[in-house]
Amino acid sequence: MDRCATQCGLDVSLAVVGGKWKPLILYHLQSGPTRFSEIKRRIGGISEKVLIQQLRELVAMEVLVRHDHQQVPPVVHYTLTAFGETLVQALVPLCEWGTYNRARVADMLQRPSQKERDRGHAPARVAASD
Amino acid sequence: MDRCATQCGLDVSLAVVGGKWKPLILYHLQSGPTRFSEIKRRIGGISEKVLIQQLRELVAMEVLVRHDHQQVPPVVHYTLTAFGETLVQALVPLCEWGTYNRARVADMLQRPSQKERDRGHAPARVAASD
DNA sequence: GGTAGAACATACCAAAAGGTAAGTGTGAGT
DNA sequence: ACTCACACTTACCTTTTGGTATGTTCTACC
Repeated sequence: MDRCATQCGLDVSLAVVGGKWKPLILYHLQSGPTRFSEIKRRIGGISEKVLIQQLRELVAMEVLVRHDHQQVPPVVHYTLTAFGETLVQALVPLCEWGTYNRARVADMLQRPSQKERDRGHAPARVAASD
Repeated sequence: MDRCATQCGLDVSLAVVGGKWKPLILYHLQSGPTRFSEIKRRIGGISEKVLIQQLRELVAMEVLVRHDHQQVPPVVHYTLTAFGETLVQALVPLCEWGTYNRARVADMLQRPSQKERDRGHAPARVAASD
């Protein structure tokens, strides 16, 4: 955050949405108020601890609101705030960029040896992904 | 990356630009080819090790190109690729969002106790829908 | 000759982030 | 009575990330 004074503002956005699952959470909350267990089910693969953690951070940032119906089998809804929706809007182009370039990026992540090559010399032989 | 199958694409973008200093690096490279030491000077506060690391990752992602003039006091330039520029374009709205909301987010990060408080009683106030 | 500066590499370390596993309290279903 | 589901909490561990410190190879400068 304060590491770069008055620069590009991306540090601010990443401070809000930079968690591992936060983009996904925002994505799934676009459809309206959603229960905790429903979010968990939709995302899949996230542990309860981490989900709660990220939700709380988003709530603390006023990106989401937590609505606790005071019921005895607990019922809690999470909803995007107006502020949160401005964030979601700002995320749309990046989201589209990611969707459009998913294959390309995934492909690049598959060959970590490539980045070792452009050093002026060639190592023995790179895994040729046969 | 592959943790969420075919979703919002933000995971892809964050995989590319998610490092601590990467947004700053991209920001400073918009002005054209820049030397390693110049990037370091402009960013300030980043260690050489981490800067090199992030630069190499961006190069591996083909967001940047590394141009090594084979000179004996080393001279190396880093430049945005066309691909990298599409990424920068996609980042613009998020960047503006961050700039616009810098004060607000910074303010919220200052009170971590707030998020510990809304457990069992009414939250102080919700997003004021500006 | 000693120093500085260029663009790194390397070893080691600390902090943060994420994950696993277990437990909590209650009420509804079997 | 037992189990399950809900929305969490807590303790503990691993992985990832970033940071520090130092070394390297060469040239220019004093």
